[in-house]
Amino acid sequence: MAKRPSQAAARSANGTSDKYQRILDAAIEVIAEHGFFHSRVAEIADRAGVADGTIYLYFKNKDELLMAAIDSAFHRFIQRARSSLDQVQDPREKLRRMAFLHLEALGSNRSLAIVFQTELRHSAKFLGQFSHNLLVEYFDVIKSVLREGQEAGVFRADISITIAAHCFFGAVDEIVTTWILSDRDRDHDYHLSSLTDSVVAIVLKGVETGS
Amino acid sequence: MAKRPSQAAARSANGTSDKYQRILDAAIEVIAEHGFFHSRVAEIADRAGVADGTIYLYFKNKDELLMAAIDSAFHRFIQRARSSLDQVQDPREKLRRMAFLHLEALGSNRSLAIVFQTELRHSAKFLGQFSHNLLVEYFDVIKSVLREGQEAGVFRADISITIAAHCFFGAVDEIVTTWILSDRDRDHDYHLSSLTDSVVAIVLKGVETGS
Amino acid sequence: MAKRPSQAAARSANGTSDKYQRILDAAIEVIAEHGFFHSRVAEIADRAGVADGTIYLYFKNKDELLMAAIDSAFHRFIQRARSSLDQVQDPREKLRRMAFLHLEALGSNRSLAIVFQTELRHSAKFLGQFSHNLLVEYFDVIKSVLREGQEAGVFRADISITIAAHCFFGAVDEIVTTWILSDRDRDHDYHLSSLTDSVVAIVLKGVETGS
Amino acid sequence: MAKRPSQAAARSANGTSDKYQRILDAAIEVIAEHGFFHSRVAEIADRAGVADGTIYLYFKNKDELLMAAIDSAFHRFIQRARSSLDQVQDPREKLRRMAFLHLEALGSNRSLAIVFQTELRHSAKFLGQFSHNLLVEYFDVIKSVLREGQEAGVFRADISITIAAHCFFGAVDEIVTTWILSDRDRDHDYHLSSLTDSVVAIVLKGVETGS
DNA sequence: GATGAATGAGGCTTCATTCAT
DNA sequence: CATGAATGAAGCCTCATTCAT
Repeated sequence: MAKRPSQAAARSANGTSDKYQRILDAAIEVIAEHGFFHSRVAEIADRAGVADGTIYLYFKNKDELLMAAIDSAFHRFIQRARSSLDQVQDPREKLRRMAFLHLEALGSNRSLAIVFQTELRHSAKFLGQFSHNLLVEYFDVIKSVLREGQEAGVFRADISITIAAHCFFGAVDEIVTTWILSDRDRDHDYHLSSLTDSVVAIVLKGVETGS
Repeated sequence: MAKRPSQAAARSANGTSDKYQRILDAAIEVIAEHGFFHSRVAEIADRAGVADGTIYLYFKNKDELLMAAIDSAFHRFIQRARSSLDQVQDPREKLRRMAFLHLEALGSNRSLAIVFQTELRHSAKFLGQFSHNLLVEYFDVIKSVLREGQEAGVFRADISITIAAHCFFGAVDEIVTTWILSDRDRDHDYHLSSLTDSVVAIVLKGVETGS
Repeated sequence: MAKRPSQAAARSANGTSDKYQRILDAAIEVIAEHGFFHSRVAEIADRAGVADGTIYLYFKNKDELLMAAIDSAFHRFIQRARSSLDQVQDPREKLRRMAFLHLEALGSNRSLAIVFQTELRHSAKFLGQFSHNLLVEYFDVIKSVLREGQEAGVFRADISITIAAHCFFGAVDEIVTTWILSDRDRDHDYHLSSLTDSVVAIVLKGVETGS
Repeated sequence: MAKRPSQAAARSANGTSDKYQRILDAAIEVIAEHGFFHSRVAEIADRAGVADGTIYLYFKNKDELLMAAIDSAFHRFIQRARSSLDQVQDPREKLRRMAFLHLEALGSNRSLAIVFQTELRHSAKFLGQFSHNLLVEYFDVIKSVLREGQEAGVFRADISITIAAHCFFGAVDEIVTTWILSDRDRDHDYHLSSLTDSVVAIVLKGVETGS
């Protein structure tokens, strides 16, 4: 089949080797469209504007490519989150901001959102560890905020930080999942991040001290 | 759902022709072990104790079998949940009981839990709607409890029921996911359902009126 | 698959065992519709109003059933042809009548025609001999007419009877094939047998003495 | 027709990539041996000296391969016939030459003959049109010769050209079929084309003006 | 004799991966 | 480094045939 050079192929004109990143980006797109197991290497190569074989110069095999793609996307997300948190002090505000970042990041990139909600944990189970560490890292950020809050006396001391972190993450995560599965997403009239306050209002109330 | 070859096939009175259910159960097991896309029809047939071809007397193709399996398991779960709720009145207690049922059901059947956490939403996205209706049904149960609570004045009136339902579900769901992904599960010394109170304590606090 | 009892099934009410013939008829129909190799035993059984397994009480296997079906149909055709020829004397008229019978028989039963034109020789090659003998028999009838004609001096003596027989058969046969392949057949306004004289005019001229 | 992966694949200059034609030839052989529906892709691949999967680089599926094979063979036959006819003038001689070419071509390649006699019309009915156009083309050649003859006054004006063409084709075709079905073919002591004059003698007499 | 649920061998097709250019 | 034609293992599914009822 004569491959029609995709848009990405045009970019290869510019220069030497952004190929690695192009492949990674293409992978995320394709995974979002077809899901992990229905993603074909040939399609990723096509969309990245490289030959099938080229993939194997950068990745050992399909699984590693897909894992690297998810890892990479997640990594960039964490980085942004972390630096954003440094700018505020109040634990409550930090929590709010994390929720916002989460919803903002995924709400702005539907492909990424699909991959995170439907493929990430799926893959976590069946493809070894990969971003497991990153997930742990994400939880650690949440937990440290909660701990700060407890120490500052703004969060209840009688709750498990781990459980609370899961509640927080679960609530936000579930909002995203619903957004993905529903077709209301076609309505570009509301952004996922606009739900931040509603979610935070509940979770925050659940963990705050009854001052 | 899939058609049975004839009603006679359903006679589970003796032990012979419960093939339909045996195939369904085997499917759940295999999906839990290998994931949706790595499940091979031959293995399901083998584990159900039937020939490969027999599968196709009961199901049109592999996808329909897998979807039926997930559907069926989810359906049974909903039934149990619903009947259990009828036995209590207090909305807070109802919420607690739902969380318990959720954690109890999945904590007792690891295969089922894996399928629900890693395959269900995955499939919801890539295999059409199927259990989407069931998920909606589940949320409806939660929402009606929340509504009762608001009307009874025990839950805050200033929060969105939909958002609150997602927070509740998300929190419980996340607990299960973590349980699945962690390897502590090997420790059979603690049951997932024992986390019920910790989770409920937070979410309930978040939605309760500040009496 | 719940078999919907076909029309044929109703006929089984009458009595004991016309099953054999019913199966044979069903086979011809199904072969005409799907071709030899795409004919499924289950469909033949369904259309004959019997169970799949019943086929095997009457025929050793699928191939024997199909061969028997073709054989039987051909046999009936030959019988009719033979008795019809006995009623005329003139070799030229006999030839004309054979052409007419051929075109009449197949033109009246499209299923039969399809089977004869597309499956008979196909099968002759790939399924052993079966009706080969019947074909030979058919040619023998033609040849004996030609011989009579030569002896009576109405047909040229300088031509090979075998070759002439093939020319006659080939011409008529080709007319039928064209009729099958074309879609003009939908026009029920002309009958295949109406072409008799046109064909015979040519072939007869070719074999007649130039008296 | 099937697409080649790239023009480079067509370079039959060296011996490497005539794969497309090799597959086509292998297909004809295998079809001749086993018939259309008993031809296995694996055997064709094996005989063409390529891997099973390679077939699918050149053809969309089994049916398209088989149809392309028959088409291709027929096409080459027509080409040869056409150019041969240009070399003679007399319509009677043209007809003789067509019969000769027909018998010569198939008599020289038993595999091809089997495919043409047993599979071509079979397929025409059950596999869509494909070479139907080619058949029509063949008939057009015959018809134009007959028309020339009528205009030149050497062929009777009172016969239908279409019918006459079918008689001609039918006669020649039937000779081939008989040759295929008989086992005398094992006798390589006579060539099918040696029957040309006998056949032509009859058909020509049938269409000639009785000068 | 009759049934039809069950069997399981076998074929088409896909697609990750390799390697000669 | 890059290519992409070629490979071939592996899996879904069909359907002729059997056999317990």
